[in-house]
Formats: sequence, C-alpha cells, structure tokens
Amino acid sequence: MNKESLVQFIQQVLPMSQAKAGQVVEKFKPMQFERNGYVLEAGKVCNASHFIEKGIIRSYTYDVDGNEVTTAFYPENTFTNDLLSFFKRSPAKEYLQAVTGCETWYITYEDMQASFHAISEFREFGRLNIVNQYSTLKERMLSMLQETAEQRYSNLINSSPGIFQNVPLKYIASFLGITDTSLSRIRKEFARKAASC
Amino acid sequence: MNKESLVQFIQQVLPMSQAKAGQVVEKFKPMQFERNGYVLEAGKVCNASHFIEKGIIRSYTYDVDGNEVTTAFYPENTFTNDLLSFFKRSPAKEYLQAVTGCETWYITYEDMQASFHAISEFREFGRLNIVNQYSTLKERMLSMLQETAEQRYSNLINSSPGIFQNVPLKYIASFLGITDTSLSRIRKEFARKAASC
DNA sequence: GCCTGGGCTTGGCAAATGGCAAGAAATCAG
DNA sequence: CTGATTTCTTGCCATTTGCCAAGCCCAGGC
Repeated sequence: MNKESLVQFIQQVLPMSQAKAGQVVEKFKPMQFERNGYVLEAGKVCNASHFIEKGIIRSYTYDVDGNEVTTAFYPENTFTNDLLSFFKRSPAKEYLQAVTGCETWYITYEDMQASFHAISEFREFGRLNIVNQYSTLKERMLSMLQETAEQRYSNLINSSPGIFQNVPLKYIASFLGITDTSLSRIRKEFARKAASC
Repeated sequence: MNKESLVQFIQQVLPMSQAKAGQVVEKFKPMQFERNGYVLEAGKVCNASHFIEKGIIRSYTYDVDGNEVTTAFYPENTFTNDLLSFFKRSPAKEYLQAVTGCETWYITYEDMQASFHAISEFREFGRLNIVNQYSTLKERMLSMLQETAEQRYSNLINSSPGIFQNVPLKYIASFLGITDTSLSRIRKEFARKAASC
C-alpha cells in the first residue's frame, strides 16, 4: 500500500509540484478498521483526519428520541473527520464508523498544524478541502429543501451506487431524512417505474 | 462608524493581541446597501467577504421549477459571502441580497490572501470562521433530517426573533423547506397552542 | 380618496410520509 | 443445521404538507 491515491487526491484539489505533494503526504500514516469499528466516538476530541484509501465510513448521531441518524457517507478517496471537533479541539457530537473494512491514511492535529505552518500549499489545500466539504453539505441541504424523498433517493443511487452494495438500507433511510418504511415503499415504486420504461 | 464590533467578533472566534487584531482589520473597508440591494449576484465571482455591522442579508437561489429558495439568513455580526465562489474563484450559484438596509465591512479576495500570508492569526481565524459556518450548516441539516416543520419554525423564532420582524414570511417559508401556505397554517396552530398555555 | 399589486391567510382536496404491527427474508451464533 | 436476531417489506390508517384558487389586508402610486 502506497500513498499514490492520496497524492492524486491532493493534486486534484490543488495542483502543486510533485516535490511539494511528497512533502505534504510525508506525515500521513496508515491505519485499518474492521467492519463496524469506530474511527471516532462522540464525546472524544477528534485528533486525526483520515483519507480513505479503501472502504466506506459513515457519520451518525442520535436524535432526541434516541434514534440513530446517519449524517454522511464517506466513500473511498475522501477525507473524513469531525471538522468542528478537529479544528476547535472540542468533544465530537458524532460517531465515525467503518461500514465496511477500511484502510486509511491519517494525520494528527499536531502534525497538520505543523505542516500548515511549514507548507503554504498544504494550508491552501486544507482550506479548499474544507470549502469543498461545505459545498457538498450545501448541495445536500438544497436537495433537502427542494426535492422529494424519491428524487433524493434517485440522486443517491445514481451518484453513489457503491453505497447501496455495502450499506444497510436503514442507514440510507435516515440519511435521506425518511423512515425505513418509506424508503422501502419508494424503492418498490422506483423499481416499478424503471421496469415500465 | 468604527470597526469595534468587527474586532470583537474576531476576538471571540480566535483571541489574539489587540495589536494583531488591529492589523487584521486594517484592510476592511465600509460599504452600504439599500433594502433589496445585491451584495452578490449569481454568475459573478464573489470577490469580497462582508462582515455585517448592521442589517440582515439573505442568500437565495432558484429551484428547477424557477421558484426562489432562501438558503440562509445572515444577521448582524456575521460574515457573509459565497464560500465556494470566493475561495475557488468560480461563478456564484446564489444571490446575496440585503433584506434591510445594511452596513458592512468588507475585504477583497486579494487583500485576504495577502493578509492570510502575512498574519498567521488571521489564517487561523479564517479557518475557524469557515469551520463555524460548516457547523451551522450541519446543525441546520440535522434539523431538516429529524425535526418537523413546526419544530424548525419554533427553533427559528426562539433563536432569531429579529428575523421575523424584518423578513417577509415567504422567505422564511422556503428557508424552512415548506410553502408559504404551510407556514401560514403552522403559525396559526402555533399561536393557538401558545394561547392555550 | 381610490386603485392596484403584493403578501398573507384560508378552504378543499390530493399526495407524501409516518407510526404501528405483522410477516418475510437475510444474517449470525452456536 | 437450527434457532435467534436483525433487516426489510407490507398493510392500515392518521398526519403533514402541497397545490390551487379565492379572498383579505395593507402599502404605495395616482
């Protein structure tokens, strides 16, 4: 396992010389998680940012009635952490759980701060990465505001078919903002429509 | 009009010496907007970040059917811009409109980059400010996922009563993810419940 | 003062979604 | 393999919300 995909990801967010990119990834170390293992637990301070080389991670929390709510899926070739906890050194509100077995490259908060200070390209990359995450969340927000549950389901299955092969439907339901009952009905209706076309 | 509230805001996000704070705010310049004026228009690149000294600004876009969707309200003592457009120099997808007459302190992209480079405290402030905006959006997302429209209305009126005094209800409706018809009914029901307590 | 237009409310009906409970299917442990 | 547990589907009914149309009310222009 080498850092090639991490380097590619960084180059894609902010192109820089190979030398700089090599310097940036130097501090990243490998880690593995079993299926259902925890990358981060609520209440603890998030001290590492993980680049997912292989596998899928989800974030979740609990609503006032004690129901699990899946807040995001992190597929391969993305960064995952609890942004607020990581950068403000505050207790995390969410769990980060490996939905499948995972291999990641992680960097600690201390190493990241040091690298931010030393490498201006890495600073800029870090900022753009946060902005991209914000942007993703904003699109999701917009989709919640103006689309029906069926449209959101359709979008997800088109944009991330891999998720459906590995993630229990109940996680997907709460992610879409509906109950597993409704998701089941939507899937049925969706299959019916697809068949008739 | 002086920069005192801007300085206070910065100190609150990231405490630093008064000298540093003074250096940070140096590049900010004043601007004014009439009611319904535009701080930013969709399609243009967002080239300034505004700290709202006075007034309320909203962001909005259009859905596929051409309906306006209000995506956020920015009250006094917050920063507003189109994050993605500002940092990636891409065309904005949203409009930023002054809902009331507004006075702001703004900094251009170029000045901000220069100050980021020169003042490490400002860099850190900038990052924390983005993280805070992400966090705000995440809470809003969570509220969309797990709360009813009536609960979201209740939260908004408790946390930001000032908005209701200045903003047309139809903006608030699309912000809450419902139609103005539904909002009207929810308000009626809400008033009934409040009266009976 | 009168007209006009936009913003808000209301009623009637249809569609979407949730809550509950039962059953079917898949998965897991022993 | 078997039994237990979890996940998923389905039916029934209530609630929420949307859509459409009508009407009210208030502010601004003449």
